Amino acid sequence: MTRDSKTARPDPDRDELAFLARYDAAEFPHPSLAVDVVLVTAHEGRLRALLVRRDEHPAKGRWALPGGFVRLDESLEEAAARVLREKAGLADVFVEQLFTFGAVDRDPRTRVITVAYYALVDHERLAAANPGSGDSLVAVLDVPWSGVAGGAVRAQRTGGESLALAFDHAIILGVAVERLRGKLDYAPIGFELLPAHFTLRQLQHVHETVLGHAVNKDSFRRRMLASGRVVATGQRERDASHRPAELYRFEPNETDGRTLTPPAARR
Amino acid sequence: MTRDSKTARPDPDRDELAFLARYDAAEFPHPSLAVDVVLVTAHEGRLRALLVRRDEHPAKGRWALPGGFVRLDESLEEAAARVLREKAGLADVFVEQLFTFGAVDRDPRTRVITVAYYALVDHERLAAANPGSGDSLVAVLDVPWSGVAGGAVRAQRTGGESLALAFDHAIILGVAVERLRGKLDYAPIGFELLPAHFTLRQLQHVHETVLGHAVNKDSFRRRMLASGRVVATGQRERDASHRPAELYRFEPNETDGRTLTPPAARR
DNA sequence: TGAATAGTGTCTATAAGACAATATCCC
DNA sequence: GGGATATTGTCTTATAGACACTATTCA
Repeated sequence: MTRDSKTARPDPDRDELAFLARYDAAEFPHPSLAVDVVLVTAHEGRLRALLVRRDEHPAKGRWALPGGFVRLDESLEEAAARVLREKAGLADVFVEQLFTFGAVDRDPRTRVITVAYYALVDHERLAAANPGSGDSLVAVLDVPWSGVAGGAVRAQRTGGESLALAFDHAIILGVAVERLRGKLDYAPIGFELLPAHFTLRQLQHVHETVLGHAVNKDSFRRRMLASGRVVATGQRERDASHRPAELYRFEPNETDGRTLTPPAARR
Repeated sequence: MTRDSKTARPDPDRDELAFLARYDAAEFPHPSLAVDVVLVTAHEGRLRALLVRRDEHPAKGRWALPGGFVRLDESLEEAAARVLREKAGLADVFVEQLFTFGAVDRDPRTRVITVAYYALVDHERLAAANPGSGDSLVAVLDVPWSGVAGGAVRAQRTGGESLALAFDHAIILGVAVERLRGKLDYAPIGFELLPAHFTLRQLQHVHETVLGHAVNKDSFRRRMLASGRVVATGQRERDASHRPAELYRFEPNETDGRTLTPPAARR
């Protein structure tokens, strides 16, 4: 790294340290910064997400994404993981940054910018960690558009009753679904919605649930097996009332394990 | 929207207004929130980006992405547009949110989270608006990885001299290049790096510059023409010392004009 | 044995890569 | 005409969709 010659000066380090000592972060007003997590799962052919009932103002009584304010000593990713731990009782799930929402009036309290994350977990794990208390539920997502058209997404109870969403969370849910649909075909994320061992039909069912339409069975099998990320375990399905299918597991590529999240931003 | 029955209470609106009147945003410490813009262009086979020399601490003398703190009365997109206007003299360019960087120690002053945007502009426009003063330059990007492997990106002067980058801006540049490469094949963004009228060869050259490798000419032409987004103008190239090529222009699809940015987040 | 789904093989349609042939401009 | 690139057409190859057929389990 060649330093630009114009920057040469007597004692840069001491100079900078002196500057930092004088710096006052409260000099001008700051917005509030939050993280919200779209914790997605798939069950019975429907996409679902964890919602939490707000018991305080603003939007008291409405349903919101689990979220919280970012602490000064934690990274954004740590904040998202903390929210998942505290509000969903989950650790070690797939989490990725979704989008940052910063409309001026998105929160009536004051200016709140939220960095949204989405997390993927198989339904059994989520149901075990969140046995549907009165304060939280796994809502069914009702996506009123097809493909990656985008737009707000509605939430309802399993019975079909609509849930009133807080703030711009219907929009955030929509962006999450859009992102999932867009990434599903080229990124190894379908597996994250299934247990460690799964059949190809289960995987296809998950893809169809995310995409919102049926996919071709033959080419789906071929693509999955050709990807090299789906390997047979030798075990077979148990309870089926028909020929049991082979159980597979997800085996990451060399190129996996990295996402758009740059390592330096993960800390 | 059916309201959950448990939320019923005497006068919800007045209740919420009273709450908001009491709310104190300064109750707990807030991080600083900035936007940084990766203003990308392509010229002479190289990807380039606008950098600004920092004349204040921290990182004084180093080269940084144009950026600024977000004001309480502007959206994130407005802040990015303002930065482009103030630091690059540009308006009405393609801008899209890239990623939000929030490592605890990414800025030595205090906790600063930055929402990074990338903007695309054709080189002539950028050169006209930014005639390379001492404080800013259009740096050449040296990408030390291929495909979408990701990682830090180096910056240099046109002559080849390395430029010391401030903060985590080498990482941000890397994420921008990774995103560009990932989106180029399915999103109409190559056009944004060219003037309104262009030849197919120019478009191919832009794609090759972004991707960092040669692409097949025949299939490139076919794909572009089949996309329906490239329409002939009837005009032809002028200065060429060979058979002049037809000039085309970009014609958005019905499905274009929308990005991952949800409309509600754009204000 | 029948119902139901798993898994295999083959044919066809489509898109990409390769390459040859012709067209059109400037010098 | 020669140099250079544009543009068109054809052939080959890889992949997705369609479909027929066999395999295996449980009831």
